[in-house]
Amino acid sequence: MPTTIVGREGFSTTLPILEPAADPALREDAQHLSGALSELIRVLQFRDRDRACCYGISVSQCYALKGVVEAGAMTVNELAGQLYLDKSTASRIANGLVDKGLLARKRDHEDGRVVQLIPTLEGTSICARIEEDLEVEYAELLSDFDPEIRSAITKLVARLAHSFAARVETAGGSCSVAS
Amino acid sequence: MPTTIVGREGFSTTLPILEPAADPALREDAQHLSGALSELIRVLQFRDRDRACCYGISVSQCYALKGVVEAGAMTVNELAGQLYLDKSTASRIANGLVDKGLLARKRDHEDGRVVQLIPTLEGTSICARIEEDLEVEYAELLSDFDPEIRSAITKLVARLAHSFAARVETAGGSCSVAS
DNA sequence: AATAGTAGTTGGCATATACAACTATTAATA
DNA sequence: TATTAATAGTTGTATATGCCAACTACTATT
Repeated sequence: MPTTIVGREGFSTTLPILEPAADPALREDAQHLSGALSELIRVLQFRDRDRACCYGISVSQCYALKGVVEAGAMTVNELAGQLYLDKSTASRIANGLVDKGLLARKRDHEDGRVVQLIPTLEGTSICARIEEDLEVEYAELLSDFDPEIRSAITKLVARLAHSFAARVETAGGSCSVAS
Repeated sequence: MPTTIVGREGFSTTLPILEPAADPALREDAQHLSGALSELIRVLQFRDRDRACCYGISVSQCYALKGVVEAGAMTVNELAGQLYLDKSTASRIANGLVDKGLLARKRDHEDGRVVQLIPTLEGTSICARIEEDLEVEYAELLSDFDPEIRSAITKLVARLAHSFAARVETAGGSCSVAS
């Protein structure tokens, strides 16, 4: 199978691409960050696969539940947006949570097309328990670091996530390949 | 479906679990880190889903290819270990890469059971191109940050990944639920 | 009133992943 | 040495994830 290119329209020609040579220090940082992040992703995915099952829900369901619980209520489209998923996927993830009694679907009175996802009591409670578990684990992990470093970590990770989110939302397809 | 518990044996009772109350600042850091990391994971997964296809390979295949290329050669088990996946999954991911001509399988002479995965020239070349793309993107992203922050980010992410990896390897099941 | 747009669901498909069972090979042991 | 146990990898099976496209049911526009 030839390496087919399916990226969306408008990328390398429209984006200001940095020359690879640029600043050597920057280049090195970028290299290291790339490696570190891919390692981080893999290990966290693994951890989450293993963990979420403790409460009988999947990783995606866990994220969705958390989103809805924190928002109080959410449409399917909003959920899809928050999870960076197609609305069909969001709808099915919601299905799973509704089946388990953790979310309820409620038609909107204003707009008959809209479905509001509402957390049930059990959904809220399970979400809180999961959060607590996570918190305990993160606290344990963070306690290895000096206090200043600790708070720097969280701020930087947040900032990083934010930067990626902004980048993903604007960039459309990030594919810079032409063959 | 009742929330079934399927965690492995030996968790909350054998692990030194921090009391949730502990240090308030630590607790808050943990909370923030939890939120920031889950956002980071989601957005990166999204980005990767969209990107890897540029070279006709999937996200997992990309990680696997990178691992093998960097190591020069790797057994299926080693690959599974590095990716935190079951060996069957690793084997199938390798299948995909072999089908695409990016990896080759070679039986080990020392031990007839072992299969060495070897990158082909094309595999190596594609991997390098992907790495370069990533690097450019990361450089672009990092250029938003001050130089000191920049290098701090990469070091912290690396350290974080390392901590998680250590934790995942020792902790077995991280499930701290009893009902 | 007819047309266009939007929210959500469902169908179809491909990939991802785990676990269990299997094959082939090597190591241990009786 | 012959048998048993262990190991590396593959394959079977089942489920989850996720996209796109087609569909339904509403709402907005003209």
